[in-house]
Amino acid sequence: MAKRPDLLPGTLDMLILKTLNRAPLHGYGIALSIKRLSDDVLTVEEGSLYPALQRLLLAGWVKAEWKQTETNRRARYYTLTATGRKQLGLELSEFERMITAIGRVLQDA
Amino acid sequence: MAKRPDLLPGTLDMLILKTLNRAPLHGYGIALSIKRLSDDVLTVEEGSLYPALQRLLLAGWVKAEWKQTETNRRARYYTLTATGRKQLGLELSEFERMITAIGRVLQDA
DNA sequence: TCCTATCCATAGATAATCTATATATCGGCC
DNA sequence: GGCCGATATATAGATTATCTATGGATAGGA
Repeated sequence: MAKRPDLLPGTLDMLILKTLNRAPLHGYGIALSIKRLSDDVLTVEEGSLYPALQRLLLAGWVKAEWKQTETNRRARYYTLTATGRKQLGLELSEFERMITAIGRVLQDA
Repeated sequence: MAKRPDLLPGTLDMLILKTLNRAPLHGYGIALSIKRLSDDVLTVEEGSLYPALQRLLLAGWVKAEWKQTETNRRARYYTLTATGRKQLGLELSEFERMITAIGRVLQDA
């Protein structure tokens, strides 16, 4: 019963920042968005998500605001800050760099 | 001074197995091979490498044998086992799956 | 009224990696 | 002869990120 990881470690912050770059969203919505866009391959557990959002807040990459959802529920909406957008750019290019490098190692040539 | 990780967490075992799938090699040689193939992007620290090799040994994915190198030094050569080859296949396809999923989340569409 | 989906959050365990250190030998150079 | 860089293995300890397991609360539909 080979247990599959829910996501690639080290990529969660990037995925969250990218999701928020599309539009401000609350935690639960971020998790749903990632799950759906990835065709259920990536699952963000609450125990990973909320600590991650705390990290991002502390780093100043996102800001948070309590609001009502369209379905009339209270939720904490996160918005990307200017430095957050910059950080997203950094993480995207670093990820690209890593993936390219791994691809070279995995090549058979 | 944004500290760059030496590699993507969760990919080390796969990189080692892939390297050994080309030819048996000793630890130091594995690290060098990965570093060179990746154009110095991926660096496998000793403190990551040797524990990883212990994991792989314990799992039965590799076997080890003390030998002399071409330069006449003693070194422990690791060889992929049959289950190791199978495991490599699993890890490659799981990695592919993850990367594809992440790619979908990162798309702008 | 009950159930499911929506929403937040934390504690504790686990796993993987990095930093730092220790040891040893070979070969080349001064 | 002595030093140094590259080769080679290994472990302890810290750090970080993730997962498991909870807990609580509310809206809306059956």
